[in-house]
Amino acid sequence: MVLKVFNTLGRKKEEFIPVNPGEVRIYVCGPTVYDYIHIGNARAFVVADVVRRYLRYKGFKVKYVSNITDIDDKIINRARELGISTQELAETYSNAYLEDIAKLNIERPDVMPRATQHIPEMIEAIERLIEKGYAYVVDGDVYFDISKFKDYGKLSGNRAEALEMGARIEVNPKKKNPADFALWKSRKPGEPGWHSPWGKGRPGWHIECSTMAQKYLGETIDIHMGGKDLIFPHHENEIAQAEALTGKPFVKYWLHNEWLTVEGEKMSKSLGNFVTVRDALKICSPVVLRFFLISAHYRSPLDFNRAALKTAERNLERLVRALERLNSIPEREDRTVEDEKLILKVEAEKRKFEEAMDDDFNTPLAISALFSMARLINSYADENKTIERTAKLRVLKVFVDLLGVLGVKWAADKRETRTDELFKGVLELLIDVRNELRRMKKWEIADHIRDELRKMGIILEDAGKETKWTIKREDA
RNA sequence: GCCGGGGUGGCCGAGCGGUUCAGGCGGCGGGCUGCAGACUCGCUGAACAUGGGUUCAAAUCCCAUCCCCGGCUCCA
Repeated sequence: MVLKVFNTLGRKKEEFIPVNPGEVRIYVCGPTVYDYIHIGNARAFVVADVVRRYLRYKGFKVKYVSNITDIDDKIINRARELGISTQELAETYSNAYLEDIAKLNIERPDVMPRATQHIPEMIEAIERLIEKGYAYVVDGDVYFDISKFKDYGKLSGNRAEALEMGARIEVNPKKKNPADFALWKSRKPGEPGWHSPWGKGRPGWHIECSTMAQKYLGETIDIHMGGKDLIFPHHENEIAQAEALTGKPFVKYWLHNEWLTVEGEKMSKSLGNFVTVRDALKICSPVVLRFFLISAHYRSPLDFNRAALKTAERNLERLVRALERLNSIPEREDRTVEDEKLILKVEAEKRKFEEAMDDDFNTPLAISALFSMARLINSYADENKTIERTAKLRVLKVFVDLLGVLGVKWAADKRETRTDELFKGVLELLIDVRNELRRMKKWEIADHIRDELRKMGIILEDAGKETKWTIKREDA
């Protein structure tokens, strides 16, 4: 089965064929570290993480690079507000970013280049662009001349002529064309700056990504990802810079995710509805947030709200329960027809999962295959008291591997339970007493105990003579 | 003005020319349970924004209309 991806460049699904067979090089635009990342950022990073995991699952060797933008206007302004250095600010929020993605089980990029550590490379790239006639210097600033790059607009569909008409572009008299963009910005008083052939200054935002992407991944990379808002101007400009420099295609496949809305509205500063990952994790667990973020296709809009989180939680719970149930079925030596049937059906669902993912990473459809698997497992468990050992391991492995593609860790994400021995001892004693009452058919008292414990967040579930207990989290 | 994405059952959300119209949530009923939960089976809901058209066949293609949302400016 071939993998198809929707390429923004061309706006259609294409078969995915990496530049080098068996190997995929991915670049993802990382955060500008001037604040905590929000759930929209998280969506982009989770989507990219799923792409990375699935490609690896398919057997590709994946190299994944994602930058950290640690110098730009927003950082400078924020640092000034807080009265700290830009380095200090960037350091603080870089660490916060790393903590946040770790919680969401987003794997660390293989390389996480920082802009400020690649100034020489960027200066060199800018010099070459000037030499080649694609850029010009004005009063210590360097601009890219889009009129020299004839493919300008091929990604976004914007035409240079149309952009000139765009009334909202601030007219900068230094620019030859209003849509020309800065490669190097001269230092203003009070701003940090680096020495360059054009005087002290700092790099423009776009040159950072294309330079670092090419440094670590080569002249033509396989996949470049980001939110759709980056299509223009950021990615358009990256293409211009990179291709002007090398004369070769910069990126083979551009993948862009849709927006996340909050209660039906776009997150924005003016509405004051920015939800950081940290805010979100106050009302749901990380794995639920992650699962929610992939519950719609990455190119569809998705709305963040309590009901949606609640649904995500229940759905995930269903899958994990099935997995745990399978894991707890006692094993036996001989294999039965039922075991064979289970394996065959599970394998069929596995194929459905793969087909869904092969079709431009259709996670909601893939997840539906997981639900079918859960149903198969539950039905099996309803009708069989034991399972043959290797059959169990095989089904378990399929299930765990597929959840792993989605980045849902099973073992590590088990419900938090108190490990406090005293607490456990007392609770288990209480459960024993309650079961004794049940044996004596003292239902009122037994139910009262269950109800009261529930109010405290302790859930009792009777399954025959056994009683399982779990602690329900306060959230949701 | 220039580019672009959408409108699918109570809700979420796949499908994008053709078997019973995914899957989940919710609701109803049965099974299992002392009850509850979990699980399971069945049902649910005349779903495809509207009006035309193309086709043997359209939620899926075309045209028009209405309505949402976004990019063109820092933004995932």
